[in-house]
Amino acid sequence: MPELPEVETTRRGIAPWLEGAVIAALEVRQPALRWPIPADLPSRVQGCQIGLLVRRSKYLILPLQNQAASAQAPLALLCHLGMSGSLRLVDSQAPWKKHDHYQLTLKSEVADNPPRALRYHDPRRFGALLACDESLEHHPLLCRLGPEPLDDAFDAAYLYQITRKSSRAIKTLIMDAHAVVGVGNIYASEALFLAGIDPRKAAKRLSRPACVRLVDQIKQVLQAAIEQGGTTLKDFVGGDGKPGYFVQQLRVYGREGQPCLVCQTPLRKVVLGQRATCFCPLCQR
DNA sequence: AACGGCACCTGGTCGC
DNA sequence: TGCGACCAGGTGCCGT
Repeated sequence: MPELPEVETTRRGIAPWLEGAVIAALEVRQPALRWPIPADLPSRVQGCQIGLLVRRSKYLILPLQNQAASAQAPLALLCHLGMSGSLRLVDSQAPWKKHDHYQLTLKSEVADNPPRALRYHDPRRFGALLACDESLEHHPLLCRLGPEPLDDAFDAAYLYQITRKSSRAIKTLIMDAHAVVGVGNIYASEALFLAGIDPRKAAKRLSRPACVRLVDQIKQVLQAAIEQGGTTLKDFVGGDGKPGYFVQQLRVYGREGQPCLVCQTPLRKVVLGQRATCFCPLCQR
């Protein structure tokens, strides 16, 4: 599920409750996520105050201020939602459901009984919760990432430059986080359709105008999806528990065999980089 | 250096 | 109804 718009939706939904709050407890029921949740993480984060929430790529970053003055607190918590994860605000006493794996309980200043908690739910357990003990740009999972797609640094000149040396399919390239972050299978498919580019086309064969269109459509489709609260295919919910509504605007993703919304030609499906890829053989060249 | 393929894990769907 | 095969929003790591 979560591509950049879903992570950003989550960040915006939970930020008002987390920023400035103090962590009362981290409770881990299932540490076996993509990487194990470090066994000492609960004791290390207890008493820390949460700073301003940051999203980098599909990582959600909770900077920590060491309120407890215990020197072993991490600088930040790194959260990743994997393919099926979601973070929601719940009452800390709410019953744990199947596939709820951890919760961060917040200390309540005012009378708030029971206190609020951030609860992580993830059936496939591809997500992660890790300590960040160095500056973000030095963390091994973050230091090699490409530019943010919504930043000005991601522009047509940049895309044109990196495509020159790549013979991979353009869809595979834009889904590679070393090239640009946050573009997953849904939005890569959608942006290529909107830009009128065949997803199988070798990256180095894109013209300059094609790079202009693709950068433009990647930005537009991500921005539109954020405004719709992301895309809920199966079980994504934002921090408030609500699904995303962008699914109603998908033009090619998951529409194999159905008519192109522009020219009525049946959409085709191919596999690129082990990922299903739908496109219009007429509109995308 | 760049690239393709695999692995991690659960659950839903489809065909027999 | 049951069962196996296949598929799903991500991505680090391995081998070539």
